Amino acid sequence: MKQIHVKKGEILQKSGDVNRNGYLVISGLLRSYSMDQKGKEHIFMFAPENWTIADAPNTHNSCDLTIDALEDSVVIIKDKTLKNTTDTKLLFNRIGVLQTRVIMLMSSSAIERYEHFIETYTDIAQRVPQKMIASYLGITPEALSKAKGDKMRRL
Amino acid sequence: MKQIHVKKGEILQKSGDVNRNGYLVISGLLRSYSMDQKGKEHIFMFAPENWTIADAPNTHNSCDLTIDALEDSVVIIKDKTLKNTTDTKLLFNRIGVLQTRVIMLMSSSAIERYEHFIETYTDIAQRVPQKMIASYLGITPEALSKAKGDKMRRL
DNA sequence: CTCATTTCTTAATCTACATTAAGATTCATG
DNA sequence: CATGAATCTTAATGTAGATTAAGAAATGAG
Repeated sequence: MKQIHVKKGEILQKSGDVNRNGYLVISGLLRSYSMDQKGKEHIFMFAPENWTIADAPNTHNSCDLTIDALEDSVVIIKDKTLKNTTDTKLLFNRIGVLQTRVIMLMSSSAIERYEHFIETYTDIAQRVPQKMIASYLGITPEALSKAKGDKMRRL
Repeated sequence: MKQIHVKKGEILQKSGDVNRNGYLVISGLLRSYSMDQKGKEHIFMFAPENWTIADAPNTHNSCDLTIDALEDSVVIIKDKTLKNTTDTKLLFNRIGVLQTRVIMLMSSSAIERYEHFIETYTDIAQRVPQKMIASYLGITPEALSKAKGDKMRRL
C-alpha cells in the first residue's frame, strides 16, 4: 500500500499483466478500458477523486483492462491479494461476472454474445426458453432466432 | 438465514420492495430482471444450483430487480444487512454501479444513457473529451454529437 | 389425448446507430 | 502567436437489430 504520482497519459496496468492491484485515486482522474478485436477502445470506468478503480479477477489471474491516467494524479496502490474471506471472494466473483457482461454488451455483436453465453452457461441454455436467453442478451427473440438460422446456413 | 421451497413462477422479491435479502440457490433455477418504461423485461441474471442472486443496494434501499423462480427451487434466504465492514461496503458499491450499467446498456437508448451519465457524473463530463464519454456509453463520437444536436433542436 | 397457450421461425419493413468523409473548431507545443 | 494535431460537427450511406405480422411447432392443463 504505497502512494505514487502519475502523469497524464501514464499507464498503470496493461491488459495481460498479472492482476494484483487496485488503485485508490487521491487526486486526478484515472480510467480503465478494454480493447475489442478491431482495436477499438471501450471505456469501462472513470475514477475521479476518492474512487477506487480495479480489474475484477478472471480465471487466468491476468488483467482484462488497461488502466491509465487522464490527468496528473496521486494514487494509492492497494494489494488485492489480501482480501480472502469466503464472503469477499463471492463478491469479487460477482463483480467479475458483471464486468464481463458490461464489456460484452459494449463491444460484441448479438451473435457473439449468444455464443459466449452458450459456452459459459451451457446448462442454463437448455433449461430456459430461448426468448429468455434473448432477454438476457439484450435482443429480441426474433433477432436471436434469425441470428441462429443465419449461423447454421453459413456452416 | 432460513431455507424455503418455491414453486416455478413464484416471486421472491418485487421491484420496489425493501432491499434486504440475498438468495442462495440449493436446487432449481432463479432469475432476476428489470422492466423498462415500455414494460419490456430484461433478464439481469440467471442463478442455477449453488449460485447466489441478489439486488445491489441503491440509494433508496429499495429493489430495482424482481426475482422469481424459473423452476421449482430450494433456496436459502440470506440477510444482507449483516455485512458491514468498510471493505464489503466498497464492494457492494461497485456491484451497484455495475448493475446499473448493465441495465442501462440493455434497456436504454444512447441518448438516455448519455443523460443518465451527465446527471450521475457531472464533473467527469467536464473533464474528459466527448469521444471518451461516447466510448463509455458504447457508441461512436459521431453518434453522440448527432444525438446532442438533435436534442438541442427539439427544445 | 385434445385443445389452448406459449414459443419459435420466417419475412417484410423500419430505425438507431455505425461507417466514411470532409470541413470547422479547439487545443497543445515550439 | 503560429501551426499541426486532436476533437467536434454535419451529412451521406450502410447495417444490425427492432417491430410487426402470421404461420408452425412445442408445451401444458384438463
